[in-house]
Amino acid sequence: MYPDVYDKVGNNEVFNPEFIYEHLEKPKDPKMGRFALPVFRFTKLLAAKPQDIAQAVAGAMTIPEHVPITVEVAGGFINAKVDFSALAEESLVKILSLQKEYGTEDIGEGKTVIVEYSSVNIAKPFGIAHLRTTILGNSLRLILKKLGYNVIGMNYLGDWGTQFGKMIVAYRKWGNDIDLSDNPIEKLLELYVRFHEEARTNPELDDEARKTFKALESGDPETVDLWKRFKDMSLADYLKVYEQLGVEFDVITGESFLNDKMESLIERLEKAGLTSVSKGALIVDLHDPQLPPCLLKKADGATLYATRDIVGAFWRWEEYHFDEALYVVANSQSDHFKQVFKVIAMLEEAEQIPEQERIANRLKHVDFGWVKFGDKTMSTRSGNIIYLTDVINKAVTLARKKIREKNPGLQTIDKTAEMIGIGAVLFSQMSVRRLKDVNFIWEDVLNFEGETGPYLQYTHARLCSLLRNYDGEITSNPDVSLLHGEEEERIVELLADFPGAIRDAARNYDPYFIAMHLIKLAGAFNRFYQRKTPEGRIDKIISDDAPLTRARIALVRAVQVVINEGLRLLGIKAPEEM
RNA sequence: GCCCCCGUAGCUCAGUAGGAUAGAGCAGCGGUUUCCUAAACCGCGGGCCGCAGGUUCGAUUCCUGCCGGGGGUACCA
Repeated sequence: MYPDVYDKVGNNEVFNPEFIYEHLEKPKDPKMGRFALPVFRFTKLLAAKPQDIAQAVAGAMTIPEHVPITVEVAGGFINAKVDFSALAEESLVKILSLQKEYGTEDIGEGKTVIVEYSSVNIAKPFGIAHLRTTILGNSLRLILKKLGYNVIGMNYLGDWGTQFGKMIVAYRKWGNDIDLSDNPIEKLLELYVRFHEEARTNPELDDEARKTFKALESGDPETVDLWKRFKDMSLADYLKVYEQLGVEFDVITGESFLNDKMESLIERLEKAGLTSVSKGALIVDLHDPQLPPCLLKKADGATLYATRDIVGAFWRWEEYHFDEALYVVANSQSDHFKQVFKVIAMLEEAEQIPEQERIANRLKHVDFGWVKFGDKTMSTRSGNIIYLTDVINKAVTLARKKIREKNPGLQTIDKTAEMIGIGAVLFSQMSVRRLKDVNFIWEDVLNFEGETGPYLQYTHARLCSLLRNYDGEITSNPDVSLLHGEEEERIVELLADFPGAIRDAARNYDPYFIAMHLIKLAGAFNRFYQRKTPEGRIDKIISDDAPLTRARIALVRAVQVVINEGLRLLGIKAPEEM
């Protein structure tokens, strides 16, 4: 084709299959095809205009008969369309036979991943600040399982630390006569807020709190007893919330669990010569101008959460021998994790641990942006928080009201309202890329229209309704030649791309990719559902034309399977009616 | 001061291994139901992609600086 530059071209392996494969992209507009090869990058090499190259290459291509693609040139792009019926045939048959196993893969087989998420702080109310880690982590766990990983979903409770010193001091000072049997968390919160108010004018309280935590750490029975009471009461409360949200864990543990493992780690670090004492505190100097030293022990000898995270990482390794450990924690803690990971790397280096047993580069902070509320930052200390239960209750109540308006005959109103209200809340946290700060806007979270969870659920219910109304059998090898509209093509493409969306979500540690894929699919289906004939009538899916109806119902079934499975991966329930 | 994240339509956000006229949803306005669930669908208006340079055939995307918002910055987590 280009004999004068053949050597150069050959040397650069331009136009060999792998090279081309790597440069393929997806056209901006799906109508232009499934694959595109921009040839601008070769203009210099070939000393020709992009359009000419594209023309020449496309003209020289011979496509074997069994390969169902057609090639078009558009400016400097070579676009390849996959023959619709081949694509439809392949993906529909696959979906209809595999059902919910469609998109399941084994790329994670034999690999263990720990996903730490939620990790609420005991004795504090479940606020919307914890919503994101809980929802993101729960979905990530499901997504990674789908790809064949051995996943351990871990709730690492914040049940240790100076805050408990504060709580216990507050309780002893002002709370002894409070009845904690009813709504304990709220009462504990009041104490906690009061502590911070009073500590502003009375700094001695902070000292007292530190002392009390130290007593807890060294096992003072009376203090431990109180701590345990607080912990049990709060955990019981959280479990109810998790149940309501449909969030599950494989392991629930907490920082306190590591208490007796601290000393041996600190000894290891000391032995490795990494520690030093600064201003009375035991630290590891990270020799990094960007990072402050990592504190292991305060001047009073009590540990800090960095110490516990370091110990925890090693404990997780011994217990699970993970290939990867994810920490789904807000990005405000990114320095903390950098410090923790660095200390671990330094220790492994100093101890000359064999490469394959090192964990430092298996640890990954999956960070996400803040949940903001108006112009105020939410914080437990100021008492300025939105309770998750309030959010859920409002959403469910609103859902119930809508059902009464729109579908009063529905048998399971309460159950369905719960699915929808919670679906709205869950989706609101996954419809934005995880690093973005999200504003908590009541109006948006309680919106059931547009790009929302209820929209997906509604579409699913609509699909199920069609399947109920169809009295024939659902074929698993439909005559795809009958599905020839623009809408059908778009639906099939999105169905075919669903497994890719799952992989994108896993690669980016972000369920967002699945959420948006489902929105597109639901939109494509709803357009198909409401398409009109040239005469202006609805082009119904179920009609007198039996073969056509059979083919369309097969498509409906495939969409329903994918939306159902996609919602499951997001942790959202898919109602059959609503 | 230093470090990290963010800055795209009135609002909330996509567009991120650099690519084809910058896309959705919400809000606004106007349509669609003798009804396979209108929580839907169609149309309209709406943009110096924070600003200024640089690299490139090509920059919303990469680099540098500045501006604006958020977070972090050793004895909280």
